[in-house]
Amino acid sequence: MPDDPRLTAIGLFFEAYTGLAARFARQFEEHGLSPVEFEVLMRLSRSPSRQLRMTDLAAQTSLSTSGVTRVVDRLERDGLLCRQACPSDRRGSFAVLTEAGFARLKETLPGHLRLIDEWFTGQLTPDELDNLLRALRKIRDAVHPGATAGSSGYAHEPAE
Amino acid sequence: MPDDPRLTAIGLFFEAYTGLAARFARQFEEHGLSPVEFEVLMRLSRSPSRQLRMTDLAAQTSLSTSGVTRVVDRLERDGLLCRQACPSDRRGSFAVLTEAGFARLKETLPGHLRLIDEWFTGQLTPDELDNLLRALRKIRDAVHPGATAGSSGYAHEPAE
DNA sequence: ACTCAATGACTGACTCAGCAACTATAGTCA
DNA sequence: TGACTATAGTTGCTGAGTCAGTCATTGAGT
Repeated sequence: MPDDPRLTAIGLFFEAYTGLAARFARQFEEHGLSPVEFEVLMRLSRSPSRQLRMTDLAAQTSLSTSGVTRVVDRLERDGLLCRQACPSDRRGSFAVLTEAGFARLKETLPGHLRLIDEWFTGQLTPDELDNLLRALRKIRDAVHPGATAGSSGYAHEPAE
Repeated sequence: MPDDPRLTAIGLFFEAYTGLAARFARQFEEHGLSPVEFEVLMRLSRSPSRQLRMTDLAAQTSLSTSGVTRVVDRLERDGLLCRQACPSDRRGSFAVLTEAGFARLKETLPGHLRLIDEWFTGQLTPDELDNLLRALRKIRDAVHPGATAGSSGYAHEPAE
């Protein structure tokens, strides 16, 4: 039982993930961002008016709402986004990407894309990549809680 | 640039990972284990004499050595493993899986395997799974620092 | 309008992980 | 043997995240 092929399989999956995540993290750090912070900026930048309700942000990232409160605190302190009251519901607030935040993102993205090429898509033939993505999509769709609240998050197909 | 297909691609990958990890975590919790703790027990159980040097454990998990010290502290407190001095090097110590630790693992594994089936391997045809694993292996091998110190960790091919 | 459950966000206390500093032992070279 | 460097592991401090609890606001039922 302890060396079931299924264990080898997720092991592979998890190690590939960990390796990629570590490399990405190092690059984010060069631009003063943590992985979550990058993801938050990313999600905001892809949302209408570059803003998102705290709750939606929480649903899209794998953070709790209180986790979101704190990341947004940090990013607001650094001027990369700002909070804005929701006019239609006085309980709610939006996190709104600032110009500085958008600039930071634009400055970070090229390197990020390069890394993706180098360590992910570039490791595979177009055909392999295609198959991989199809498989991943199946798994994601099965496993995915519904993290598309409020916008089509940065990892979702355009048509979703 | 902000909706480059490459971003969609890793997004897919990362979301699939996150979803799987979350489900696994919930099941581990039912058996009083955190994901790291499970991994530590797993690695130990697959190592000769069910023991591993602290350093090797650190290399195999994605923890720092101080991180390992603390997980081992917790697991030792719970009686799932114990430390044992290394006879040939008085600086070193082994983490040794106890019977209780092994039992806990055996109690946790079936449910874990079921989840893997349900959400990972079972989502794909044998052919798709095969392609997926081949692709993941490429990526893992490219990206992987060399985390096989001291043993062939639970995510590595038997022949490695 | 009044009550009451539900919701959005924030806070305090706690856990977990990392880094850097530290201790003890090993190993090397004279 | 003595000095110096490298290595194994632990510890203090800090940052990041969670959970449970709080407060204000909303919306539904009467």
